[in-house]
Amino acid sequence: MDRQQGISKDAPIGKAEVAEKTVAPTNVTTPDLFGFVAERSSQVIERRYSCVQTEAELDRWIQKIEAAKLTCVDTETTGLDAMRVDLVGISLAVEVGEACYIPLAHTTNEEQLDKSWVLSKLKPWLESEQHLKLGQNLKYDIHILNNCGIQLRGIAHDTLLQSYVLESHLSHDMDSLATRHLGEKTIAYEEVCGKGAHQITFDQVNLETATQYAAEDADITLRLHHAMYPAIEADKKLLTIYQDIEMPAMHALAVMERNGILIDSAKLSSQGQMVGQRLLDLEKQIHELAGQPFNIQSPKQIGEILFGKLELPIIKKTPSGAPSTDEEVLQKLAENYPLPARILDYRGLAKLQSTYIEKLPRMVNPKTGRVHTSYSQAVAVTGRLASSDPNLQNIPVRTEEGRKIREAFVAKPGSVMVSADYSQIELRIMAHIAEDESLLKAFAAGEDIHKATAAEMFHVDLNQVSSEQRRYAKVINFGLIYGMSAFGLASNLGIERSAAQQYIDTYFARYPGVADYMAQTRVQAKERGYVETVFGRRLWLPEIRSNNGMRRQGAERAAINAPMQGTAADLIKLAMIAVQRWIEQNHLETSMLLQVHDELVLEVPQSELAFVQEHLPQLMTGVAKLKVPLLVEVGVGSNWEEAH
DNA sequence: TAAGTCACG
DNA sequence: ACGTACGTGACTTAT
Repeated sequence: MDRQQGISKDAPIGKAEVAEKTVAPTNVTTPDLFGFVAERSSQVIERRYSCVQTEAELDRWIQKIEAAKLTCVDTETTGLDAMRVDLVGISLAVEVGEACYIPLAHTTNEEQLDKSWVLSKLKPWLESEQHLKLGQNLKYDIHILNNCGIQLRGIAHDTLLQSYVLESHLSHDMDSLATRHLGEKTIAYEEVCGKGAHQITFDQVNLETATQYAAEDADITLRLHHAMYPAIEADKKLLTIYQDIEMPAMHALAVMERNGILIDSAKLSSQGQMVGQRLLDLEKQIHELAGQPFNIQSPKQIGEILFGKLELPIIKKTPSGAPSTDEEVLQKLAENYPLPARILDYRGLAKLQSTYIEKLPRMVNPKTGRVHTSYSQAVAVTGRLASSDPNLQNIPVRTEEGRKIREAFVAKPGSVMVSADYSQIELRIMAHIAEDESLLKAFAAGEDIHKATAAEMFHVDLNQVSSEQRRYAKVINFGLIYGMSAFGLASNLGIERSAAQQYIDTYFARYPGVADYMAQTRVQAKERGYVETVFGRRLWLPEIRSNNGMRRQGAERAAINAPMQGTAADLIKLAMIAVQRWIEQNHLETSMLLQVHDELVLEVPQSELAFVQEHLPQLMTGVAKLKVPLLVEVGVGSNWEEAH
């Protein structure tokens, strides 16, 4: 179970010889990206997979893992939700080709050792710092073992994170890794458990099949480590990213996921009542304005009403050629017609209702009474995290209505919420990387950066900058981070493309360091095929030399953006590691709950508030010394909205 | 399962 | 001539 962070996909069905497991010699000539494993074993690797069903056999394996330098550990479970599922079995591998599976909770009426007895036998080793462990996505196994009262320690390596550090743009599930690095095809989860409505859980799989699948996981993971780790070890920068950032961040993330966050469901419920009523009212109005009932949630039907029946002008089209009805279009149409504005209102509320107001209370874990998100550490190509099930990195904040949802994220009794966010982190990183004199100066002086940009661009004194000028500068600053084009800037400011180009030219004239950096990044990306963050995280751009102009330009924009977004991701990961260590070293009751790219949210007992407020900003700013000062702003409140 | 839309940084 | 700001996840409809 969980050979990746998600569900196994693309499983070829119908391979019968699951139990038969001596695999034919595989492609040995495929050159490996790193050159380190080019010399793939050309002989068949014999597989000795055993099912541990007796005390003697368990003792034999305990001796093996006690003596091993590095052991691969993998847990099998009843599902994917790490905070809820039950442990079904454990597989171990210490040498390539040799692995075992210890069934613990199969329901197939086959002989297996007592689960709690086995766990008590394994617990000292699992909790030992000295005995080093390896796995594929160990954050998952940490949770599973934690559910059994075991704290997994001695975590040395994770092949998911190795692959992510080496090639963040590729897939990191075990099947893909085995194909890519070993030229091996692994047993797909669907082959073992089926798929769709017929899918069974792993505890229902017979022990022979389960052993071949589970032991293979451990074995393949060990071999993947041998294939990938040398490439990391040989590169000082990548080793830093892996060893000092990704591996320790895994622990902080596991703790945060387990901490969860308290939701005021009653508050959301009463909000849901109000919003529900308003949706009904809006629906009625919209149908009256349209002259007929239709499904307001269907862009297709909206299009038929607006552009067919009512003959409103088509503002833009979607990638597939249909007339777009997105927010920008409806906003434009709303200037002249009443219906689009009502549809916008409806859409906004419907989004809040279904995605947040109704969903969040359903995500409360009955055991903990809290909501536990899942952080994917190897999804975003730039090094950022991704949050899902539920996504707590996109809780509304930009509208009044939306912020009410934030109010439902509350601290437990006796505690407060503390939010700490890096101010203008990506622009500061741009200043650092580009070493642009006036940008560095503005940050050093602690100026309002958008205002400072406006003053430079419009040739006015800092205190003479109008709000309009500042707004323009802000959009331009965002554009810089995104690898702005004149087209993008124009559409964002609602101005002519030529005017946008003028602004861009003016900006680069005022900030030549930034101009150089942008040009240099494009050249370097093209030459090397990748760009790097300040800490040396490598971001590959496979389309940077594409013959397709669109794709190439897309890659160029990504090349501009990635070092800034990625360095920010590195920084906050370092901050999370530092904060979690500090919490543990000081035996605090304070817990870190959320990370939202440039923000950390903590739940802090009143008694610890002063201490946290004193140290948190330094912990976060102290993780790196850049050419610009880092600034962290801290807020406190009874809920997330107040703290933010 | 894809497309469209929209929530966040 | 064409279509573009960077990075995510989730919900809904429609196929």
